[in-house]
Amino acid sequence: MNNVFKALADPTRRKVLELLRQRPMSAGELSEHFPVSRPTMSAHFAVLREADLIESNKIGTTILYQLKLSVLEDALLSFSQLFGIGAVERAATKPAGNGQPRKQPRRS
Amino acid sequence: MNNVFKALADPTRRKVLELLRQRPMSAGELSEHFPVSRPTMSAHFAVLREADLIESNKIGTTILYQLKLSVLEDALLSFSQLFGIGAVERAATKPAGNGQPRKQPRRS
DNA sequence: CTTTTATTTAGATATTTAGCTAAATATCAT
DNA sequence: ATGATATTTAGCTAAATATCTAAATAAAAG
Repeated sequence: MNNVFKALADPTRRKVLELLRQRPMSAGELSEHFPVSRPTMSAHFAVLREADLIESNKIGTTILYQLKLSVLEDALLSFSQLFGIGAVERAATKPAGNGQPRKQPRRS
Repeated sequence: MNNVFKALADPTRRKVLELLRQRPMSAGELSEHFPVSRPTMSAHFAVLREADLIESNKIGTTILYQLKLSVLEDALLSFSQLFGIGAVERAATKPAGNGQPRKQPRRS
């Protein structure tokens, strides 16, 4: 949780997460959106990975990053609840199929 | 918004906000909850004030800090919405009367 | 007016962070 | 094997942050 908030403290990293919300992207593609060097972006990815907010998939020579929405959600939810701010509703199974399913198979 | 996330990045500051959620507290009272010096706490308060997450009310020699819940809420809400995480429901007018209303400090 | 209490400001230091360039690694194509 | 491409690791600097002690400010109490 602390790592999540640390990760969210930087605007570049928040923007990366936003970009990844739309679809998985390679490190290079993500980097194109920012005016900083690739190594710098790589460091940002490492922080996000450390916070477990993204996961990576090596495909040949490129690395595809993917948002772990449920982790972001859980952090936001539990923090909000501390304040009674309440009900960040549970991920409503994202439409485009880029959700973050890997969790408990939801006991109905 | 950036300032809010910067402020939330530190566990001491998050805890301060949690404490203030219950009731307004003086700088000194808040400080007692942490193993750091008063000046250090004062600096944390400054960051929180900078982010507009708390407001201060000087009463004689002590300074009462108060949580600005709506600001925290707004930040969390708008960020959540970027991800379609959804509905941090609007502050349901806190029960105990420690909401955010008091804009007028006793102008005597 | 002097002292006490509450808090902040100043000044110093140590740690962390964001950024860079250059080099290493890994994969793919020739 | 060589070269090209994608990304990370290493090593560095500059700036930001967290912390401390000592001093300053402000109000209250004597």
